[in-house]
Amino acid sequence: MIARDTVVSIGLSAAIVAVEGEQPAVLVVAHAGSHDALPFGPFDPAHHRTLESGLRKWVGEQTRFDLGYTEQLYTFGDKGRHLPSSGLDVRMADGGARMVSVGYLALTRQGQEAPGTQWRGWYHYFPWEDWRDCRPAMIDAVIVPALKKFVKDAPDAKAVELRRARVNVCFGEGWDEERVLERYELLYEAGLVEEFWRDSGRPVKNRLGTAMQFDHRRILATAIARLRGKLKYRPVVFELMAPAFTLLELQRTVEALAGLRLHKQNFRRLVAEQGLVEGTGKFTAATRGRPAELFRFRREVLRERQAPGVRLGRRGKPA
Amino acid sequence: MIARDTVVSIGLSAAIVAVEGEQPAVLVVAHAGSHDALPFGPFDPAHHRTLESGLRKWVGEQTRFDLGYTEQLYTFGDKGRHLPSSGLDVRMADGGARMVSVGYLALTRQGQEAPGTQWRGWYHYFPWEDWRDCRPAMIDAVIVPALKKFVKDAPDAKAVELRRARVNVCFGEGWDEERVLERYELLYEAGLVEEFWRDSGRPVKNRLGTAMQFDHRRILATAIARLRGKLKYRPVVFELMAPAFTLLELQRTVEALAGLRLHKQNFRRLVAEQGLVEGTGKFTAATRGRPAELFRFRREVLRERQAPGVRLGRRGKPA
DNA sequence: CATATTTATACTCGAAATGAGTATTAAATG
DNA sequence: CATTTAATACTCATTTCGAGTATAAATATG
Repeated sequence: MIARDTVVSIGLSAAIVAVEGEQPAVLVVAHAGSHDALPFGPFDPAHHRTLESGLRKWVGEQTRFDLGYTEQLYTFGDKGRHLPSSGLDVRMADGGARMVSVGYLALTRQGQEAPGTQWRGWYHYFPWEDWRDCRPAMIDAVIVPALKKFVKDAPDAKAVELRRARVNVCFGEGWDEERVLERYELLYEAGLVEEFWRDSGRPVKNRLGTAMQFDHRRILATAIARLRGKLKYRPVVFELMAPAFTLLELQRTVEALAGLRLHKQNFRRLVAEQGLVEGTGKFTAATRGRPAELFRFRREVLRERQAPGVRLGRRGKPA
Repeated sequence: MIARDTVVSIGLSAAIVAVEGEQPAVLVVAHAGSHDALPFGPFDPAHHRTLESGLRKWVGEQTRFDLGYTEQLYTFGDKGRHLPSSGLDVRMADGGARMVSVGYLALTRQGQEAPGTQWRGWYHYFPWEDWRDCRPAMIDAVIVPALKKFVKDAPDAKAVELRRARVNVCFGEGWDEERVLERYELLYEAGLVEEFWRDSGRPVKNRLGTAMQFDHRRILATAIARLRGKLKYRPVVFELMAPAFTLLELQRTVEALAGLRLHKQNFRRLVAEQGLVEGTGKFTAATRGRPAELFRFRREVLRERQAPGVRLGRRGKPA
C-alpha cells in the first residue's frame, strides 16, 4: 500500500540559458518584491509520459520559449534547505506532499520573452565566477577573509582541516572554472549567501551576489558547472549561436560561459582542426577593422564519429 | 491544491559497483524465476531529509552494505517504458501513484553480501562493452547486421539517415567507451534487447545480454557510462581498491571498468606524474615474477588543488 | 644450477598537441 | 596617409602521448 507519506510532488525547474552581447543570461521570473526564480512548474504525471515532455509543455506555456537542447541536471530533495517547502510556495501551502525538484538546463537563443519573465546576466548571481577581465576583486577583499574565519570557527581540529582543504580547492591557487557548485555550496555553508540565512530562519547577515528563490541559485550553479564542463567535449556552444557567426563571436561566447579569456589564434586553430565549422564565403558588414568571415556549425560532425573535443587515448593492445 | 494526479512515488535504485578479480560487478537482488534487479526501495519523505540519506538507509537494511562514495545518476520518469509501472511491482500493485525512479551509483569493495543479493559481473548485462581481449565477436556477428536492418526499416528517408548516424556513432569505426547508455538505448529501440519486448507487451524476439527488471539495465548503463567518464578526471578508482595495491592491480581495475587494455608503462608514468599514489616500501609476497611494490592512494591530492586528470588549458590573457 | 618465464620498472624517441608568440593583411577612422 | 582595429597565417619551444626497448628481480622447470 502506498502510505500518504511515501508520496511527493515533483517540481521541474529550468535554467534556460542564452548569450547576448558577451553576457550569458538566464531566463528568470521576476516578481516585484520577491527574489528572482527560475521558470518552475509541477510535473503532472497524468498528462505527461516523461519528465522532459512535462518540462517542455509548461515552459512553452509560461515563457513562450521553444526549448531546443535540454539536459537533466540533478534532482534535489533536501528538506529544510534551499527547497520550496522551506519557503512560501502556493503549491505547497495546503500542507501537501513534500516536494522534490528536478533541475534542467536548456540552451536557446535570446528572443522575445513572455510577460513576467526576463533575461538576467548569470554573473549577477555569481559575480565571483567571471574572471574575464581579472580575478574578481571581491574574492580577495571579501570572500577569502570571510572563509578564513569560517575555517577558524570549525568545531574541532579535524573540521578545520577539512574546511581549509575545501577553501583551498575552491578559492586557492589556480582556478577550476567548473567548480561552480562546489564554490556556491561552500559560500552557503559559510553563511556568505542570503539563502543560508533565509533557509535557517535567521536575519540576513551577508549577501554575496543576487539571491534567488528556493534552491534556484543552486540549480543555476549546477547548470553553469555542467555547461562549462560540457563545452569542452561536446559542441554545445552552437546551440547558443546564430546560424552564421564570426570566429570572434564564437570565442566571445565561449569566454562568456567559461568566465575566462582564451588565446585567439589557438582557439581558431582548435576549432578549425576539429572540423566544427565551415566558412560560408560571406563576410560581416564592416564594423571596424578587417571584416571577418562568417562561419556556420558543421552539424555533420555529430555523425562523423566521436564527439569533438574528446581526448584521453592511452589505449594499448590486448595483453 | 494538490490533485491526486500531481503526486508520484519516488523509487531509489542503486548500482553498487565493486571490482573483484578483474571483473566489475554489480550487486543485484536475484529472485528465482524473475530477472535480476538493482537494490531498489521507496523514498520516504517523512523520515528522510535528503534522497541520499533515504538511499543509504534502506541499502544498509537491504544489503548490509555501507555505501562509501555515492553519486546521483539520473531521474527517470518514463511511463510505459522500462519503469516499474509497466511491470509488476508490489509497491505499485494497488494502482497507486505513478513512480519516478532516481538512480544512484555507489562504489565499494566487495564484502559479504546479504541473503538474496549477489554480485554479478556487469558484462553479463552488456557483453558488447568488454573490449579487453578484442572487439567482441557478437558486434559483427549479430549487432551490426540487426542494426542495418533497423536502419532500412525506418519509416522515411530522413529517419533512415538519422538511424544510420546513430548506428555509426555507436558501433561504427572507433569506439567511445563512454557511450554505454547511447548504445543500450539504440539496441532497445531496435528491439535487440528483451526489455523492449517486455515493455511493449509482445513476445520476446531477441535478447542480447542478460535482461534486468524494470528499467534497471538502463540505470546500470548510465552508471557504467558515468563511471567510465569520471575515471579520467577524478580519482574515483581508489574507492574500489584495497588500501594497498600494486600498480598492475590498479591498472587491471581501470581496464576492467573501461573495458579496454592500457599501455602498461604509460599508465605508470601517468599515475606517478599525477602524484596519485605513493609507494609504501612494502612488496607483494611473491607470486610469480618480480615482486611489485605496494602503493597507496595519496588522499592529499584531493586537497592539493585541481582534480587530477583535468586537462583543457588554452586560457589566454585578458584582451 | 641454468634457463625460460613472469612481472616490474627505467628509459628512449618520434609524433602530436599546446601555449605563447610574431608577422602580415584588410578594412575603417580621422 | 598614418593610425587603429580586427582577421588570419605562420613559427617555435615545450609538453604530452603513444609505442617501444632495455634491464632487473623474482619463480618455475628441466
